[in-house]
Amino acid sequence: MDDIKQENQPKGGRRRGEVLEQAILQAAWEELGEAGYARLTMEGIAVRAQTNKTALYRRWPNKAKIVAAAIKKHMPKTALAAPDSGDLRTDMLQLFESFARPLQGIGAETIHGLLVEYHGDNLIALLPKILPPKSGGKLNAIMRTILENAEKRGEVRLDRIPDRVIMLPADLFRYELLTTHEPVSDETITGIIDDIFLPLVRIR
Amino acid sequence: MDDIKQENQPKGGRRRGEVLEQAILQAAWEELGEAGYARLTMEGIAVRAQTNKTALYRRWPNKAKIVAAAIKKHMPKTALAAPDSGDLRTDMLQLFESFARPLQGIGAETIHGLLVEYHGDNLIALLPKILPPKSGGKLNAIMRTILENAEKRGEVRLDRIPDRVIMLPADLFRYELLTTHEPVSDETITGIIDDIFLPLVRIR
DNA sequence: CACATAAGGTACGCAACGTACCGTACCTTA
DNA sequence: TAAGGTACGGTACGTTGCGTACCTTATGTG
Repeated sequence: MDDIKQENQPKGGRRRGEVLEQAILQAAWEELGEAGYARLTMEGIAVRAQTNKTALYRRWPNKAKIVAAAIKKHMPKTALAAPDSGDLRTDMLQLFESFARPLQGIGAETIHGLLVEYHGDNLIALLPKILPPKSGGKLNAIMRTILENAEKRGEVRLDRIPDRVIMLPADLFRYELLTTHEPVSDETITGIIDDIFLPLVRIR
Repeated sequence: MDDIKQENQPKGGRRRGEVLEQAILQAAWEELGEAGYARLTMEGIAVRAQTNKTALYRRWPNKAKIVAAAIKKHMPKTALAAPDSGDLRTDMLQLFESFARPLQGIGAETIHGLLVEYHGDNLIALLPKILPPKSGGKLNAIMRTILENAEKRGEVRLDRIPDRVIMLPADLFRYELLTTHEPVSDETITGIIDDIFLPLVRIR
């Protein structure tokens, strides 16, 4: 009861492959939550996962890659889809619920830390939800679908909406994510949609 | 000719106080430009300033504070003022010219690095232009002045503009600063103003 | 049952931070 | 002008954390 490691066999029970890998990523995720990125150490992850640094470096070349992998593992696996509620505002709120909520758990400090260590490498490829390609990636396509649906209902005129405006809600959310320490409030999200996005796209 | 240090007196010529301090900050600024924040070391700064780490730590407690001081020193000293050209769009472009241009020299990597080391302390107090208080600080007041002038000309209705919209151009600029590696293009700035800000505030 | 494979474990080299210590130049003040 | 305090120059050190080397020990596969 005082040592989880030995709950199966007093000796042996050595973990391998996938099992060990998941244990390490889990440990990394927990350390990230408790210590934050700056105070995160490879040693700390290894100890928590009841293994040693060697096992970590056999799989990932550095701290940033481990953390990125841990984050990836803890993001929802379901692909983002375009809501179609019959109302643009509702669609946007639902999209944010599924897109933004999971990102809340990461925290600005972690993102900044990753960015420093990668200093320009393709973190984009690693965490596209946080730093998407300029084109907007998958989220851009979803936004277009939502707006096309709204256009059919006469809510918007898609050809009058600049590209920049299409990614605006997501960009503003990410800005909040990067510059505040608290989770982004519901009030902020509704503000982005009601005070900025909708006035820009709605036909007047 | 092979040692700048000795160009005045073969012996002595020891710098003190303000002179030394400025030399250190200058060295820090140059190192920052050449090595970037991640590769910046206290030793490197000391060597470039032709002094030693002790002299640095006598003045600043850590790397982040030195870098912040160096940045501060290299920002324009003139206080930001509200342009009044007689046209809202021109005012905004002029404001960005004086507000945004100096920040270009800093670079995303440096800001991220500072944010990691401060992880929530009041970097805001240190670099208010980059991370302003929630209220928007001085820039908010300037924006209001610009908009009041525009209101007198009938361009906008200030009481219909949400707070969030007032800080929107600056926020979007900062988002660009934080998420791109190249300097923010003129096209981006005009896009922010023409595609987003002006449509939101102009009376229709 | 032998053997390749991968885990456990320890120790190490390295870089950078931040501190301690001491000798020495400079400035101030009497 | 001589004394004494202050701050700089310089070096050495303790510490932490990264990433690597090397060996030992399970495991499971043919």
